[in-house]
Amino acid sequence: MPDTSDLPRADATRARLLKAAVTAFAEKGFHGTTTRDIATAAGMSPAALYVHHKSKEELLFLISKSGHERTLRLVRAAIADAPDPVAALRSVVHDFAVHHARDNTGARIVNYELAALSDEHMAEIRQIRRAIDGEIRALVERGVAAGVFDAPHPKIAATALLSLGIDIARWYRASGEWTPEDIAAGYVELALRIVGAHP
Amino acid sequence: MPDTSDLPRADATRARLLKAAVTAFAEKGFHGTTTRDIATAAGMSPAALYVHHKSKEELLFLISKSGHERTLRLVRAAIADAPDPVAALRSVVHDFAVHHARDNTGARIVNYELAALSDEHMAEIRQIRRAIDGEIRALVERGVAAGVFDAPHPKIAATALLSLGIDIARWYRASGEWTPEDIAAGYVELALRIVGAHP
DNA sequence: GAGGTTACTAAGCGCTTGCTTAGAATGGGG
DNA sequence: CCCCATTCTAAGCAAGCGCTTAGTAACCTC
Repeated sequence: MPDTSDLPRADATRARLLKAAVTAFAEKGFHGTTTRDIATAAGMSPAALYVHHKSKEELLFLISKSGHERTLRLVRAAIADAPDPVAALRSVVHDFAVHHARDNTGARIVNYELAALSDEHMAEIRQIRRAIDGEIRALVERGVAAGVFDAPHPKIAATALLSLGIDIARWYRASGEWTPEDIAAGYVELALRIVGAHP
Repeated sequence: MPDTSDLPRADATRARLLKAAVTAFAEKGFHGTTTRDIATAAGMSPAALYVHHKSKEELLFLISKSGHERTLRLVRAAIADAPDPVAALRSVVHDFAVHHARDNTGARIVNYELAALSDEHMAEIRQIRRAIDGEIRALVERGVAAGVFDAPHPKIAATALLSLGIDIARWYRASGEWTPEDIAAGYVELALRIVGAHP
């Protein structure tokens, strides 16, 4: 009974199913998507889905978790690599915006399909979300404390920054007139204004 | 055969069903809600729903349409009653924010359940959305043209203003630390910064 | 209070759902 | 080339879905 549970073959199939699920969930929502939709899009019979995943909800959880973790990593990396709060804000808003535009399908599931998660999975995801919120809030407060930001309500400013980035996933379409970089560049300037960064 | 098709009794029942549908759709999404959920919440048998409404999708459309129309009216009224672009921005951002917080259940359906609409209904809704977007964009451009706003990318600024307001419906909870007025007041100041309003 | 319209329900139809079972291909190691 | 675990499918089950039908209760008008 050799443990060959993670051979490339199985991994590739799992990945195909996940990719199909991301597309379907983003387009029609979790409840609007059937397991047959996902399996068919991945080129398999409905039953094959259950060889690789426990349930439809687990598929959502895997997508949601890796998406949240990726966002948290992105936020932490952008902030850590910056020498000061202004540079940190620039890079985190830029990267956050680019990500929410370019991977808007994944980001839509991350932000709009939370209610379909089981209680336990929801609790796990909430922790990651709190960490993301905390990073942004701490950055704004650090800038205010250092005297390089001028924001009368730092918590509201931090909420607005997060909100602007997340909502890109709702309205952005690759067929539109802006590239992810266009939006990111514009939003970086707006973010500096929001926190009252000194010129 | 007297036309008593809009007696108060029927209207009240219709309204009860609509209210139950708003709550259910906002909480679990259109596809996550069953007609039995709605009918039970309204205190009726599932069949009674179909006495007053053609289908579950029509229920969504009625909610979405009246919600969109209400938002458009709100935006137009706020702008029309103001003497200049700065005052108009203040009042429209304020009212928009208060509405998306206070009626966050209705606003969630308006903004996050569009994909469940039929093609015809979707087309009708899209027109209203375009009108709302147009009002905000025109206001920003008017302010820039009048020299009272300083925004390098007016379209991006307008998108950000709308986005900030809409996303309130996603994150706002009445149990939180802020009242709708708190958020609105904070967002008005952020909006002035975003468009570069001269002090 | 009879007549006729409106408001509602009990029951269920046909279909789809998430998921399971039983068994057929598939493919690498000895 | 055979073994046998792994990967997949055909078929289908129980439950739930949106919605309909047939008939009862409630109500207003005269």
